Amino acid sequence: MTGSVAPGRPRSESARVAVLHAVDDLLVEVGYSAMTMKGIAERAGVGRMTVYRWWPTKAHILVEACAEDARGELAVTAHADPVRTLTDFLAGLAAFLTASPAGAAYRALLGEAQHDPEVGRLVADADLLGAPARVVLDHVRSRLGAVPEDRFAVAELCGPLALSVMTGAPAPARPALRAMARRLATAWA
Amino acid sequence: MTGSVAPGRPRSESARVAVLHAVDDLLVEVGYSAMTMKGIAERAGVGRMTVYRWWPTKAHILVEACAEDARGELAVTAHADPVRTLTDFLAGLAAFLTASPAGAAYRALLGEAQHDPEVGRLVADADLLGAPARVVLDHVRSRLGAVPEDRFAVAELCGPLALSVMTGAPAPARPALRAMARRLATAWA
Amino acid sequence: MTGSVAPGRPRSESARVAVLHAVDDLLVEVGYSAMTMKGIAERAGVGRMTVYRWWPTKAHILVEACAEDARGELAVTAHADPVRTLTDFLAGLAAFLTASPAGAAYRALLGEAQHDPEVGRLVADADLLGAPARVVLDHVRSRLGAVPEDRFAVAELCGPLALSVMTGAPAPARPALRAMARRLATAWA
Amino acid sequence: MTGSVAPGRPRSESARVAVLHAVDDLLVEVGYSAMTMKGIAERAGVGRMTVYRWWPTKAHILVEACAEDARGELAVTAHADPVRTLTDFLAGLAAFLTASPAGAAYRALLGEAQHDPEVGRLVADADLLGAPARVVLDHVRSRLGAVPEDRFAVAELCGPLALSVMTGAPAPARPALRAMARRLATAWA
DNA sequence: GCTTAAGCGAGACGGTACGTCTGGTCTTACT
DNA sequence: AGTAAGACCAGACGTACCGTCTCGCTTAAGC
Repeated sequence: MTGSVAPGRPRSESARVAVLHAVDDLLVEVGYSAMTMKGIAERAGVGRMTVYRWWPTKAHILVEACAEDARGELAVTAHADPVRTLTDFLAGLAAFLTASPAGAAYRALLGEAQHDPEVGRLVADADLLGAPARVVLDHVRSRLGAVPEDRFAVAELCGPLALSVMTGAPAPARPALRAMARRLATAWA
Repeated sequence: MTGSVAPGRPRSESARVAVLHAVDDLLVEVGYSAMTMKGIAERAGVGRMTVYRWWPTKAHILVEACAEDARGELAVTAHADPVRTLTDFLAGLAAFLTASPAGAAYRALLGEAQHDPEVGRLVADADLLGAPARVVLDHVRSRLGAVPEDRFAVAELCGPLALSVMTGAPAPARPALRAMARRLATAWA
Repeated sequence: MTGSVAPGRPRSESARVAVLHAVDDLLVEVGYSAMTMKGIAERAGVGRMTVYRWWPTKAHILVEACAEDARGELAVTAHADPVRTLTDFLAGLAAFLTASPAGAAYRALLGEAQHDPEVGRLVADADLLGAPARVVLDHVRSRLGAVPEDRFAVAELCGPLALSVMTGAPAPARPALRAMARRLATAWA
Repeated sequence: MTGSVAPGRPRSESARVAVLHAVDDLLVEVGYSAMTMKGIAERAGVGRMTVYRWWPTKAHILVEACAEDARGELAVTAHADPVRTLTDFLAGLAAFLTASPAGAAYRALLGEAQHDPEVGRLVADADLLGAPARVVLDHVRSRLGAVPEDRFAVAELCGPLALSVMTGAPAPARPALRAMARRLATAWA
């Protein structure tokens, strides 16, 4: 019988969600580098200690705030034709990276990961792109014979779009994405 | 022929190179986020105003400091076999991204570009990966019939490795890179 | 007769004395300004609310903790010779102000009284020096003809030593105290 | 030849006096304990680092701010009659301690000295009461034969009023001060 | 023996000052 | 006019304590 209950006042759920929403809002309003722990606390109407008590850096808050959204936006319905499945995923990924608040958070996090190894581990553990990508890969693997192992397949599936967007290119149009998916299917046939 | 010479004391070349060296050193020693304008000036033995006079942010210094090295490290000698050419390029790229100081600078800049649109433009203009990649693409295009247009081809060539390294994965070994090159050659055949 | 008894759990005597002891200890260990309500509660093994419920500030706790000791340490046995009585009192006062924990508490309170008028009232009401001094004055008044009224006599008796100690001087030796007592007796003869 | 000049921008005199005035104002407006380094900087229209660069604590600022005023207010013109000289000094001291901003600063500092030994040393070194008192003592010593050595004489001269005021009593009226001066003259005759 | 009500410990809460740091700007004298 | 030095104002950093609150538990008096 575990039964033991933490003593003292329990954590405030309302403070938690206020912080997560504040981070969401501030990221799009002022950008990642202008988003400060102080600003988050004030925007959320929360004490600064309350923020520091539960999250060590703004990156940690951002991961928690966007993880759920990210997984939802990258989910895809499978089709018999692997090219269509891949195209759908690429279209979702392009929209995510270029137009979604959660995608902006992801890019900010991936950027911060290049500056701070601890954020790097955080992002690697969250595996925000890899998890949805693996769902797609599991499906196309039954139709294509030479899909490489996950770590390469995820990179080949998501890397071109990710690098493209991160270097400032606009999201490719659907026909270009379909051509990209076809090349992948050819390579993995 | 302007002939006119700026009046007053000319810009100090020694201060310029001292700053560029200081940035190189500090990036590997303390990392991008711990590298401050103040620290750069002190390390270079230079006044802070001198740094601000010539570069608006540390990102600008970093671009100037690493651009040349970056291009050099990604040059590749062409072979008759496109797979070998691609493999060599991928190996160079993997080494650049994971082991080279210039590569660390590139990752830091690409990261900062996600936080600051002006740095984004700077990185896009410098086109550090794209330029060497296009040299390779121009060569393999004579042996492969379906290499897509540059903006997609560069992304498909560099994106998988870039995303992989940026999410914390180690550099793939040579056989895996050769397999990756073969898949590209298949897709672009 | 009210006879009515408060319902509910009665105040915990053990918590009360634990707090008073904690304050005594902390004053000598860390000093007045480093002594916090939080620290007092933790040292006493008591909840912070329990402290705030019964005392509004640390000054109030300190008064309660030291008042009794203070009065005891300043009591003096009367002699036929008023100079000897005054000398004994001054010696006790000097020891109290420089060497006694209760004296340290008194000085801290008198100091705090200069910052916070409410503490000033508290200290004035407790009258920690005045009460023992008046006992001495009542005695010497029967041997000396011109002891001024209490409020001046207490100040002239205690003030020199108090100011001296509060400005950092060490306690005078017994002969100097005897000389001081003689001068008082002369002035008040 | 000393001739050497400190390099860099010289200290701003305007910032210095702004801080000193801010401290003067804040002490009377909000009191010592509510006077914060942050508040001083804001009131002075000065950066917080500028305050910390030149003064480690608010006590240090206060000493610098009130030292000059204090000496001026406690100066006294000597008379042939030592009782009159002493009475004048006591009247000045009473006004200083109860009505002057500089006197309020002195009381606050003496209070803080009881909490913080470093402030104690600061106040002891400044010797704000002792210096003016010694001027008076030097004068009356030529008319009175038994003025004790300085450290006791200063305490006997200033201590009664100081303790009286610090324990909350109002300033005595002139006749009471004259009586006090007469007692001192008798004791020191 | 059950109810009632207040005290108790723990610890999270919003708030704010602390002292430090960096950012960018400025003001010197020197080169 | 460019430079090294360093002071300037501004404001975020992460920590500490403030005084309050919200829990579940304890302790007695009174029904």
